[in-house]
Amino acid sequence: MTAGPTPKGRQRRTALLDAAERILTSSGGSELTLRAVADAAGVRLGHLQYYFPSRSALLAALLDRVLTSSLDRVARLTGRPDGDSAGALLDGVLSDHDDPDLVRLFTEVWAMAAHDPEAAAAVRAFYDRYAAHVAGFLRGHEPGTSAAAARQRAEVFVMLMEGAALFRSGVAGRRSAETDAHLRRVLLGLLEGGGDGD
Amino acid sequence: MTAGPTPKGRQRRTALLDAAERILTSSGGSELTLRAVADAAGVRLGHLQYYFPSRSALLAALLDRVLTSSLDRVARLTGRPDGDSAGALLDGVLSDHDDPDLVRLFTEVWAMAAHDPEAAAAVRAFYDRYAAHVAGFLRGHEPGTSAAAARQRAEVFVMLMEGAALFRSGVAGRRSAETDAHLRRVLLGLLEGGGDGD
DNA sequence: TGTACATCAGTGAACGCGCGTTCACTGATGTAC
DNA sequence: TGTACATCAGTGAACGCGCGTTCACTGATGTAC
Repeated sequence: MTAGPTPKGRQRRTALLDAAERILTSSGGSELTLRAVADAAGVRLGHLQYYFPSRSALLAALLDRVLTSSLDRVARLTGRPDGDSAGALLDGVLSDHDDPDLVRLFTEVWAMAAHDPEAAAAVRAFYDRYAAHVAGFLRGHEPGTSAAAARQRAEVFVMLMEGAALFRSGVAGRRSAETDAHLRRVLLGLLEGGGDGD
Repeated sequence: MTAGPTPKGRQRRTALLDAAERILTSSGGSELTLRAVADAAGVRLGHLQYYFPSRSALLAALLDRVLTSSLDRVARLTGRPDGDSAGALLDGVLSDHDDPDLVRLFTEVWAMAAHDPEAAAAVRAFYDRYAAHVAGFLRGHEPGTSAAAARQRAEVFVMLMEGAALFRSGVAGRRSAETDAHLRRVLLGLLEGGGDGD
């Protein structure tokens, strides 16, 4: 019977993933070398291999952690106790999506998905669940909405959110209060189903 | 007086950029090595350096070409002779934006912009002009619209288009006729200003 | 409570390889007189 | 119409370096009896 990792081991593993995430965010995939990760985590190269036997194992673990924690945030925002409004959901998701570090990380995630079928499957599964959470939120607030209609509105919501992240984070554009106001109006329209929905 | 490149030289340069673009699209930035580009273009490594003295010079030239040609397409679509409708613009941009190769290329462009300030400036300038073309189209079809309102709607249009590209191309999701229908409705709402605009 | 042993955590050195870059060189093409 | 010369197009070999991976090894920690 294998005892599995000790608390110290789990902590080290987390620290190594933290270091890898920091490098990927600040410098991109080409700078993410095993030596750089080991250095940033205060560990020798040889020992990094003890936790992640290959570079691709490290990348897969990192991708999994990034997607899991992002989905947790979405689940928390869409699953709030009642009394919450679509506006509160909007605030939460928008403030996540204008964090330059997180968006930089996601540009790497998209690039990984674009060239690696396994990463692509993980990313698609992530967005699938993301949209499902938003659709669930929608139906919770408008019980009359059909599952299909909620799903479509949720998917367009997610598309617009990811596009907006690219610009509001500073990566592909600059945030402006005026455009933000219009963006919120369109996003609210999607969440509340009024106006052009249906 | 320098004579500049001959027709043969210009052709070679183009062929080298073609090869680089092909590799970047199909395999990603980490596979884009000078040797691979030279091989794909049928040229010796040493000669690639004659046209692009460094890897970063090649990348900069490629980025410039990608953005220029994409902007050309946008300009063509938004500048059509009168009689064209918002629906035709939508068709054109949507069909560009679901090409997996082009979207894969843009995930690399975004990742470059996320970590390289010069690339980021070029990308922001590109999207700035992109939005300006769309805003111009809007005002051409609704002369009453203020420049500011057109600009805001154009920017949200571009955000949604880029987000949609990520999903409709297969990189982060799967295309569905139902979601596409809803997406078109929202995009048309942005272009025509009815419903939730203003 | 001690002891033996398995497992976990961590080190250090070496490997072969492919990378971007440098450089001296040759052949082809255009141009001035 | 030649010829000389500059520029453009293209080759080939070598460089030092950092990469991911392998492996034999040591020390620390937990666990069974």
